[in-house]
Amino acid sequence: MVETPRRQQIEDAASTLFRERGYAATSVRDIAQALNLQGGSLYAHMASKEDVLWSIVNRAADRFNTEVAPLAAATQPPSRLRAMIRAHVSVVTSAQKDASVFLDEWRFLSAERRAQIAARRDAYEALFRNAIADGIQVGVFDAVDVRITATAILSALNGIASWYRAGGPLSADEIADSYAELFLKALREPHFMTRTIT
Amino acid sequence: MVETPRRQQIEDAASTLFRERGYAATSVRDIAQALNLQGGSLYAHMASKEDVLWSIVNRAADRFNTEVAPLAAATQPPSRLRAMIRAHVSVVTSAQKDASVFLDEWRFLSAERRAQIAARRDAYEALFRNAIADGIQVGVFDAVDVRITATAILSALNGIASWYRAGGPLSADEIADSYAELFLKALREPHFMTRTIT
DNA sequence: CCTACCGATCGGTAGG
DNA sequence: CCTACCGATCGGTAGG
Repeated sequence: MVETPRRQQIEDAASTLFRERGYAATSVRDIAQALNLQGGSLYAHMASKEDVLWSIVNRAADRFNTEVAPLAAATQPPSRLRAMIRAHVSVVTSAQKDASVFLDEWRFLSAERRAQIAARRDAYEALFRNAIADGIQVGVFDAVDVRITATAILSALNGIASWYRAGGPLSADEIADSYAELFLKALREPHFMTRTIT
Repeated sequence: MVETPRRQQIEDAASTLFRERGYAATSVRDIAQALNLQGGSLYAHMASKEDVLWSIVNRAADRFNTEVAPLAAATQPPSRLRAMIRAHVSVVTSAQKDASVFLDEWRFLSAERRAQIAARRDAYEALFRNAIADGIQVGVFDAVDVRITATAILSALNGIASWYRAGGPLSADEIADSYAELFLKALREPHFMTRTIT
C-alpha cells in the first residue's frame, strides 16, 4: 500500500479548492484544513501558495500535451482532428479539476510564469490550427479561417470543464463524440458522393 | 454636460478591475484609488463590494436579454439563429468588461443571487435551444442533440470575451459572421438543391 | 508537523 | 467625502 506523497496531496486538495472558490479566495489555511493540518505546516512541502498553483497548471498542461500531441503527429487529416478533439475532451473530463484551474486560474501566476504558459498554449493550439490547415490543403475541409476556427473549437471544448459532471446524462465519450461531429460538420467534411446540383 | 453618476463610475471602475484581477483579488481600496477616492468613501454609494458585483452582473444579463430576446421572438428559424449569434457576439464585444465579469465572476455572489443568475442564464440559453429545435422541426437543421449543441455554441461565443481586443486583426462583425457561419454549417443548413447520391 | 507569531491588508464603520 | 479606526484574516516564518 503506497501512500500519496504529501506534496501531491497538497496539490490535489488545492486543485479542488482553487476550482471551487478560485485561487485568490482560497487561503493556505483552507488547503491545510482539507488535509487536517495547520496552515504553517504546509510550508515544509511548498515554497509558496503560487508554487502549488504553478504545479497544478503544469501538470494539466503536460496532460493535454501527452494525450494530444502524438495524435497530431501521427494521424492523417480527416480523422486527425476528430481524434484530437476526443483526446482533448478526455483530458478535460478525466482531469477536470486540474483542467479548470489551468484554464481559469493561470492568470494569478507571476508575469514570467504566465508568459511560459501562454507560449505553451499557443504551441498547443497550433496543433489544432495545423490539423485544420492540413485538412483544407488535402481538400477534406472547407477553406475556413484557420485561426478563428481553432479558437472557436477550443473555446467550446474548454467550456466543458465548467459544466461536466461525472454521472450526468451524457458520458464523457458521448460529449466528445457530439463535439467532434459538430465541428467536423462545420468544416464540411464531405460525405461520400455528395454533389451540388443546380 | 452631464456627469456620470458616482455609482456608475464605481461600477465601471470595478468592472475593469474585476475583469483584470478577479473579484476576490480586487480590494475596495483598489476601486476607490481608480476614482481618486479613499476606500471608506465608497460606502456612501454602495452597501458592499458584492453589491457592486451584483449590479455589474445584472446589467450584463440585461444587455444580453435586451439584444437577443426580440430576435428570438420575431425572426424565422433559418436566419433566427444567425441573428441571435450575431447579437450575442455584439454584446460580448461591445460590453466586453461587463460580459467577462458576468461570465467569470458571478460565482462570488451569494447563494441566493447565484441561483437567480443561474435561472436567468437557463432561460436565456433556452432561446438558443428553441432556435435550434425549431430549425430541426422545420427541416432546415440536422437532427442534432439540441441541448449539447446550444451549450457548445454559447461556450464558443462566450469565449470571445476573454480574447477579443478592439483594434485587433478581426473586427467584432467579422468575428460574429465567422462564428455564425461555422455553426450554421455545423447544423448543415442545407444549400439549395443538395442531394446525397449513393 | 505544531505553536505562536510577524507585518500587511482586508471589508466595513463612526463621526465629522 | 475624509480621517481614523475596528476585528478578522492573509501569506509566510521562527523555533522547536
